[in-house]
Amino acid sequence: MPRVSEAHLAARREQIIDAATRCFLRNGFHQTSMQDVIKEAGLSVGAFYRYFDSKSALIKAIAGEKIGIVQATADHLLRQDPAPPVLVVIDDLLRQIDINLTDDGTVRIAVQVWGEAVHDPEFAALISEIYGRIRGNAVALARRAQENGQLAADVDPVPIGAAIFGLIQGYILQRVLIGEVDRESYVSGIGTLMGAGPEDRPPRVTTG
Amino acid sequence: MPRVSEAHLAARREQIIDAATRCFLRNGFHQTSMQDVIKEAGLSVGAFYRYFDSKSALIKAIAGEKIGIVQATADHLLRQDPAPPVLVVIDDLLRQIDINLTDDGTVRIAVQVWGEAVHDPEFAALISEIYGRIRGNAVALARRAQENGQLAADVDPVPIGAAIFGLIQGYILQRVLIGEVDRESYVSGIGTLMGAGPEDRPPRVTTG
DNA sequence: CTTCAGAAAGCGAACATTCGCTCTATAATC
DNA sequence: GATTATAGAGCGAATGTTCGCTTTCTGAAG
Repeated sequence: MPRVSEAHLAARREQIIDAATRCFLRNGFHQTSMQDVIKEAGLSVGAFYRYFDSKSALIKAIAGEKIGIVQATADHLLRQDPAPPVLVVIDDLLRQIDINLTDDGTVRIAVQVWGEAVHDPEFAALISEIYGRIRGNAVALARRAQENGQLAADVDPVPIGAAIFGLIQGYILQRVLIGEVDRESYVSGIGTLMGAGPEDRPPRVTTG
Repeated sequence: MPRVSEAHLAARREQIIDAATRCFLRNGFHQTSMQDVIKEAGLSVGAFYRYFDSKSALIKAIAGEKIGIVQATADHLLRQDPAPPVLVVIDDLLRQIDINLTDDGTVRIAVQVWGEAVHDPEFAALISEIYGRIRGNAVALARRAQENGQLAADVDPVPIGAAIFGLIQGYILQRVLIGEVDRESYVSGIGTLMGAGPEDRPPRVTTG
């Protein structure tokens, strides 16, 4: 076939990524064979290798895409201006996580990438950079919460941001690994820890 | 050799598990070949298959062992009687995590198991059961904290336990994936979130 | 105390299978 | 007819596992 439109090329790439994502969610990165991916995409071997150099390149592309989605969502919510109360921002974040958990497999792919990052330096670098940035935004949120009197102002905001970020990651893991948690109660648990009475739960947010 | 002592058998098994753990930390479960493991253990192929039925059985044995260590440690600290303040218990837990991160690879293997659990039902069942139990103990801790007035008594302790457990998992992930966190500051961040002033940091604990 | 038959641990070449990937013929478009 | 994306048979390397042989030690017989 002769020249094909740019849009067509992008669509094909997306088609492969979608198919591979399904395969990876089903069997993991390394227990998925190229034949699995290619069959799921409804393509031929040769067609695949026109769009990706190797299996490794495919995995990295998917990891980058999914982690990038996570970052974009997190950044958007953490940098809202003016900053809502911390508990509300956390609630927003968990709501997005719930969506990404059920709709596409973004979050579940991310957990698999964490496992890869333990031993693969390239994944480790990707995660370290992007999650470091997200945590930085959580720190910025903490700082603003200090400025407007939500939190004690005389302490370093960095550890507060780390704790907030940790709570988010903990929610993801419990949803993915154990289940039996829901956003609303998790947020209420954080609220209790933060000393908020049960009556001042975060208000429902207009997003989504 | 004829009958070999029970101790010898157990030692050989442990020798294989130790070697495999090193390999898995270096290259992950599925990118480690049996030849890698066998060479690292200084054994022959045949000798290995005398102790484990398959590669899959080896991985599951290691996963079970490491997750079991995590459970034993967590249970011990979460069920201390009388229960120290929540922040102190968290501090104890993070201290153990730090030890397991640097000494052996228990925690790093656990993160890899999380990634497997996303798509492998057997891993998922293992994690779900054990982590569910740990979280249950965190809930019990929260309940006792309510009883002695540390936390609001008029709310469900389950979400509080989930949040505490989430903070722990978040610490693990940040240590393994991003770095740039240390136990002391993370705990201080939690303390700030919990409304504790900076002067009442948790006292050093006698354990360990 | 010596001998030796038997049992079990250890060994590693060989096996079938599966892997990621290449390569050339095909066919569709301009 | 020129161009080029697609197809898919097929390649070589690597994989997990098996299987028959060797080595090592036990324990009973003499």
